[in-house]
Amino acid sequence: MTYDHSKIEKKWQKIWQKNKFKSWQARNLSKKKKFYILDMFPYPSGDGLHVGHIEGYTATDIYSRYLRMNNYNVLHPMGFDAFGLPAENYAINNKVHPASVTEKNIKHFHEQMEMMGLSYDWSRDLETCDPEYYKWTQWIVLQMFHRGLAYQSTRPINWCPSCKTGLANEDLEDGKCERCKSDIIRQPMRQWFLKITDYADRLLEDLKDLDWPEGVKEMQKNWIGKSHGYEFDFSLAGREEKIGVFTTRLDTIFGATFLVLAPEYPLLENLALPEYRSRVLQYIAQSKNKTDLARETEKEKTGVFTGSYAINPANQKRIPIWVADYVMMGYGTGAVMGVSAHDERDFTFAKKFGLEIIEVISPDGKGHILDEAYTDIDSGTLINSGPFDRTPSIPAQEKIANFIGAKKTIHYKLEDWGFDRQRYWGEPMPLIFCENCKKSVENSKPNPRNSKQISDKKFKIKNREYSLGEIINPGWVGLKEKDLPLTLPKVKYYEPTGTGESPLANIESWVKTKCPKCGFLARRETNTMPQWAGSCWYYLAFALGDKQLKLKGKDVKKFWNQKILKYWKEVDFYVGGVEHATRHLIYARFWHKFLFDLGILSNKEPFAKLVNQGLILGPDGEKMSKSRGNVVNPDEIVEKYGADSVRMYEMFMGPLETAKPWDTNGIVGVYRFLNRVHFLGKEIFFQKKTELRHAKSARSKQDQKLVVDKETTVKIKRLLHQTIKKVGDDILSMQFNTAISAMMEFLNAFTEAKDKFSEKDRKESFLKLVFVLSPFAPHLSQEIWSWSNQGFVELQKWPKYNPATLKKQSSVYAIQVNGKVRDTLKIQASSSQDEVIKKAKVSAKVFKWLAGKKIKQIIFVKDRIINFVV
RNA sequence: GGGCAGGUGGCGGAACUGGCAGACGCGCGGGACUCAAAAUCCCGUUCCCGCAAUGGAGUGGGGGUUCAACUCCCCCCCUGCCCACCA
Repeated sequence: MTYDHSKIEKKWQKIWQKNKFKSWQARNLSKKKKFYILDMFPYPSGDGLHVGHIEGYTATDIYSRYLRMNNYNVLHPMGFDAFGLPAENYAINNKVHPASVTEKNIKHFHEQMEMMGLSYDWSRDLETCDPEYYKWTQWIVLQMFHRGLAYQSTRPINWCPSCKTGLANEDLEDGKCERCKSDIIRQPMRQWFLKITDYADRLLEDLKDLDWPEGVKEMQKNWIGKSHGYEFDFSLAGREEKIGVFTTRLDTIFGATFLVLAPEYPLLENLALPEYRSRVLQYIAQSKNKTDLARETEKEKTGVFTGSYAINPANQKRIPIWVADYVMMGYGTGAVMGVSAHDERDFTFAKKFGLEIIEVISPDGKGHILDEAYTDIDSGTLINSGPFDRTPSIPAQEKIANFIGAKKTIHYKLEDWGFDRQRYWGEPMPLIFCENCKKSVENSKPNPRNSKQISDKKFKIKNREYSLGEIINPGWVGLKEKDLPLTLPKVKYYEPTGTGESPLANIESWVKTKCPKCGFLARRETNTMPQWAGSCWYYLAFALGDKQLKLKGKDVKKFWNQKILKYWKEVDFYVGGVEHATRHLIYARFWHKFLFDLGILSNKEPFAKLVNQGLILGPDGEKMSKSRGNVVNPDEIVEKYGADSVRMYEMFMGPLETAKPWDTNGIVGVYRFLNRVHFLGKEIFFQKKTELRHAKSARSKQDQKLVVDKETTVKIKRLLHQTIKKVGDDILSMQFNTAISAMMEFLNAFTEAKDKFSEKDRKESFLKLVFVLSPFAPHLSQEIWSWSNQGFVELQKWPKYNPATLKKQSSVYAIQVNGKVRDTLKIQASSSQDEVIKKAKVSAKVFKWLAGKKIKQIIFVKDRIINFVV
């Protein structure tokens, strides 16, 4: 007989809803201990929640429910990351408005979350596309702009020809658009950049203190990619210009036998001598056409000689200048000194094109014939390096730097964040372009010092004050704060233009405006912010709460309520997918640090502890995807087995962090467990009810009279207390799978023994099981609770376990002879070592192995093992 | 090529600080109930030999430390994920 999960779950969901989910609300400034536990809020796609969402959301839900039962003030909010390309693309294809698509999707997500019994504080619900919310997204960007952290530049960016927008490096996957898989082309474009590189060091440094998975920290480290090295110039043979290079191996400079430039290198065409020119130009054109993917998979090195020569500053040798696409314009200076003997890439390049290979670092001070590059930096000394021979690599660097006048520098792989999207469905940039102001600023040429200190220094020009941002971006002025939010205009046509301008550019009435500075006719920025903007501070909005978001006033200080922000301080626990490691999690840390610098926040990092839930794979063990047809639809499974079963199954599958395949058969295990709990509850609370008769085997047992057995009562009580302890401990360490096993074990033992203890003990013990089960299966637990009590089970206290009850009265020893188990011995726990050994020796099974042999040593481990060594 | 995480029955996975490997669940085999099926309940289930077990083997492979190794050390193999001509 199965319980009617659908009826029970709907019934309680309705009651919770009627109650406005009050027991799930967090209180700002409550005296209780606070805990902020956050899920990465979803992008509301048209597909609805998938089983992967449910995994992470259930984990935090169990955690939250457990902490609430332990008297914590738990902040566990949910919202929607609602701006973004997919909704817009869908809207275009289906001729509807992105806003209405998004609204519909959010509604669906919301319903599904309620269907899963997730205990969110819905009073703090937010959507990033809500003007009340993005008002503050714009406000933060505006502050960044004023303080010189936003700048405009025209440079080649990643352009997706299908989505018709620029994308950040982070948004690419194998050189393709993450969203539509089109090949990306590099195209110069006017673009706003946020100076995340100013924060590179702090983003790297502060990783140390975070309780995050090593992998994620490592990814961020690599993404920031800090490397120490030296920068210096190569002069050119017979020319004025110089070519700057960056190297981390200055110790190898005497072995630099050629110079390689990236195909995009500005000086390159000039350097190509007439007889080489056509080949160089052809090479440049070729590499431009190559997709990044092709450039990546191509192992073979290619390149062309320019005909020009440079002078090695260390030994004044003439070395040839080549162009090759293994050198990237985006990193360092776009020019590399080729040290064929000590760099793998340079080595293969030199081999292929017959360039000179000079060994300058040697592990033993002698020369060798190399068949691969020797790249070890820690154990070699210099040779063939003039005055520096015999110096070890590391000290040699500084000496050579002094010798040739190289500058110690640090390079980062991290680039500034390309912050524009030429699309409609995003936050409008709060910036205006004014020709008049441009003239004023350019004519007065103020000299903004390029300092990394955040400052809101103002510059006076013609009695008007300009911010640092307005000086370094002449003509661009920030919107007045009182004019925020700058709302997205309602439009009929929001298809991307493809001209590099956002669809907003077509709306003259919106674009034309007055300059807030000088009142002249001006134009608005028509690009919008990238999808990642809204998620950079949503955790702060949750903490502030809906009252703060609805504040109508212009008082910034009131909005960023210090008391509230200090109370919640940081997200204690953040759970989400690892795919955000180098995007959301870096961007949000960046904004957080910026707000810290503004004095709005008092702690350096937003997310103290992070856990990544593992992927739930399809039943075939492969990543779920529509094209593979292995996507599991949670709605169907919930329909069949109920939300409680789905929640429990996903937690029971294995450790939260690991990837594990979905097995629809597997869900029946927890489903049966819940059914047994339900059935047992019915039996305990409604013993005489007729529906029990259906189960015949149960009836025969039911006919037996209760025979109270003291020993069994004690045994089950001990197991109960063990279970309470284990489930609580396991929830805190996020080992939900073993917590569930423990409950199953208890139920098995309890069912077997249920007729052997008093009615009172039986009810009490069973209700305690219902308590510990309630974070996992909130609907069923609530239903059973309601059979004997009023109110909500989630408002009850988590049961206490008694350490004294946990103690066993007898212990079981494994008796080993030479490390092999030969027998077991059950004995009173209080027995002394001697007693145990005495008893163990006389066991017939053990005696067989000991007979006629001398006992050399006896190992005794309390409550576990005795080992006779013979 | 680099980094991270892993490798335990037919499957998902347990195993505290080195102390009885395989908890819990799925699946499978057998049985009860049923006209029958579903559901439910009971028994069994690492492999090999065997009527049996108190016999033998066993946590990717090889070696080592130890009374005792899934766990610690050395070497090797394999899988997944992320990053990647980063100078």
